[in-house]
Amino acid sequence: MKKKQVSLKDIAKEVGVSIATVSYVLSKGKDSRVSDAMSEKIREVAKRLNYQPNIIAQSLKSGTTNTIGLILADISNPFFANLARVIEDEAAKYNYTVIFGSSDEKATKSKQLIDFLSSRQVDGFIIAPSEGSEDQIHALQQQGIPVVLIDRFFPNISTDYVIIDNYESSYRVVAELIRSGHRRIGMLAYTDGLYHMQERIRGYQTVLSDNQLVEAPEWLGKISYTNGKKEIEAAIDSMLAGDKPIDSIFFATNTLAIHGLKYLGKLNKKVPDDIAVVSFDEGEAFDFYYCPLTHVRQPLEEMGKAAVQSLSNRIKNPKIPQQAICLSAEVVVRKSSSTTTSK
Amino acid sequence: MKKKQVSLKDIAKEVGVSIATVSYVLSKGKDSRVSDAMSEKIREVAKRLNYQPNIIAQSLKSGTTNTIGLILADISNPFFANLARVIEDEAAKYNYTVIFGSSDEKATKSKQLIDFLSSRQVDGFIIAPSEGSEDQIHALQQQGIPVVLIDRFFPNISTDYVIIDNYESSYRVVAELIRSGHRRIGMLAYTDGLYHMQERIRGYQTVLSDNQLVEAPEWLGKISYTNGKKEIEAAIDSMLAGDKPIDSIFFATNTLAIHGLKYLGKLNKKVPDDIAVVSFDEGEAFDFYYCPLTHVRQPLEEMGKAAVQSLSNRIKNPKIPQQAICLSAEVVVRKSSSTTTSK
DNA sequence: AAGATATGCTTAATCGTTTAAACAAAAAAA
DNA sequence: TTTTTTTGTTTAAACGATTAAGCATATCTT
Repeated sequence: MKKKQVSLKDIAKEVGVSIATVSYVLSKGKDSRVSDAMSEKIREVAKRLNYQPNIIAQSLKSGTTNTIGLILADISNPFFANLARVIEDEAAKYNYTVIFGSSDEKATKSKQLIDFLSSRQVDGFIIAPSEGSEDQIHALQQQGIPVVLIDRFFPNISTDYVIIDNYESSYRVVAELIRSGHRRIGMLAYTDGLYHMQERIRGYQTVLSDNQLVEAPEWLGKISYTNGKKEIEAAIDSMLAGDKPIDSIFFATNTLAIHGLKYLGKLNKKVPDDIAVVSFDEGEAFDFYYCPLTHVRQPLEEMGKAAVQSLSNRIKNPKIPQQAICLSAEVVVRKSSSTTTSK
Repeated sequence: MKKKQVSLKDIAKEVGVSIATVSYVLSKGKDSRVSDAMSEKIREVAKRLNYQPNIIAQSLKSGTTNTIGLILADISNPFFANLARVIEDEAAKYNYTVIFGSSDEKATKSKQLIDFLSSRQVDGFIIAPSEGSEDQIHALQQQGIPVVLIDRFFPNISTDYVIIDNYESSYRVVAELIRSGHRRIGMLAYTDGLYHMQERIRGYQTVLSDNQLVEAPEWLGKISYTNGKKEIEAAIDSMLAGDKPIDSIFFATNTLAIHGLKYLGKLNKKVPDDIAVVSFDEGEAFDFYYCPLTHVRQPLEEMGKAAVQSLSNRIKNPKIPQQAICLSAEVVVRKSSSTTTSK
């Protein structure tokens, strides 16, 4: 029942000619020296038999698969999902197929994915690297496999990357809270040592000290990626409980914001009257939140396009110098950071 | 600079033995007749050179890629995104890689994707078929390529599929509106002729007539997939404008619900007091909506698992009889369908 | 000791495609 | 007419892995 796909061989047999001739006609078109009559006939038979070239065989021969491996933290997170969609569409323009994988921020999983995709001979990688994956990235470079990092990068190894200015964005969005009169500003961030998170924290801390606001230790809540929800609630509790309870909070990612906002709801805190809020990222989820959020809007479209562009450049010419792209993000000011009216 | 991946040949040369011997050791393990000393040596060299088998070559030889093609309407739609994630994880358990594509509900795009994925020699397909793609599905079957349809199916061709009982779910969720005292119930659906949409409409119409409610023509708004937003607003306007303005509305998909709810917000209609609402699907987006929605909760997890399971069965044994799986969905009753208090 | 069996490895074909090189026949140049 | 060039097609090797079959040696049988 399982009919084999038709191959060049089948066409060759049908026409009564060698496989090579068929290949020349079908892959070279006018550039081959095959006679017009023969070309015509071959093309007709190919069409009749519904010939589709076997890309696996082409890949084996050419050593190139026109496929790129995309490793993200978590594809069910809207930030990454949207980024993935942009990358997929953009890659299609360059005639690349994308194969995805979610690392769940674990270096072990990221290693598995890299090995897996490498053995599938992807032509290059776009990776949002997880903590502790420097070696993996470095190893890829050693093997001469093109890699572009996205969203995060490692300052101590030289790679192509596309990021945003996390320090600057963080500074500006928190400055917005200060501008509107808030003085006791908490921040929820992840514990990991990834550079982009460090930069977001640095932005927060710098803008505080630039404004002579002395940060209380419990204001900065560090959450581990794995059991986030519990820790988020505990962190918010202690920010609100201290002798200097916060009047506003900065969420360093959209996931932190979603859980954080839900918890504030449970505590019956009204935004922005009881507590003002600013956040990184934006998602459909916030469209229905009762108070529009002041947030850092990352240029996903540009990031995705730049990453595919860079990767394509490097695949075409591995010797080009490092491409380090840092985009700036927009701070969108909405109601959630506005001045408390009742105080 | 571009170092070629190490192959069996490289190991063979290094050890001073034939390629076949290396292959036997690495792929057959203890079952080969290669001496322990030699096996040891080969394994050590393979490890030292960081050998990774070339899956492209294996695929060419075996004629199987351990890859499945997944074609969905739109991967940026949370319903499909979540379904995709379930399928990806489940497929991984069967040692399958998933390659995605979004058809955007267009038969032409779906055709392209099928051709593209076929030439990449996927072992099978999971497809949420778009309108007018019967021929494509049928052609795949003719070629003996395993296909499992998901979310929708075609009643006139015999395929494996996994769906939910759309008629039943629709009937039950609208019945909930009637139970809580609503009499003038609108519905927003898509125009397309796909079976699942027809069934949802049939459920709505049947429950109305079963309750002696005579439907006004403007109560059923049919929206085209492409320029949805405009049409949604127009349809809602006319539902509210007639001499029998609706007191409640049923959204046939989550996308319709999102746009519909936003528009109701613009019109300053409060849910459920001004208008009650029930919907198909659920998403993060609704978590922050002020009024929890009564909705049909599709068993995504089960659907995805069943689809992968079915496909795997058929790949293993193409001759098994048709697998038609119809799951039942849960109607989650929340506040949005509750009785109007002020009337 | 002679034949049978087991052991350990190699040869060669195969998957479907590409492409340099070879070759025969026809056309052009000498 | 002979040589050269062009035209149209075929041969064969290659990509990397798998695997049936082959072929020496070595080890058992009896």
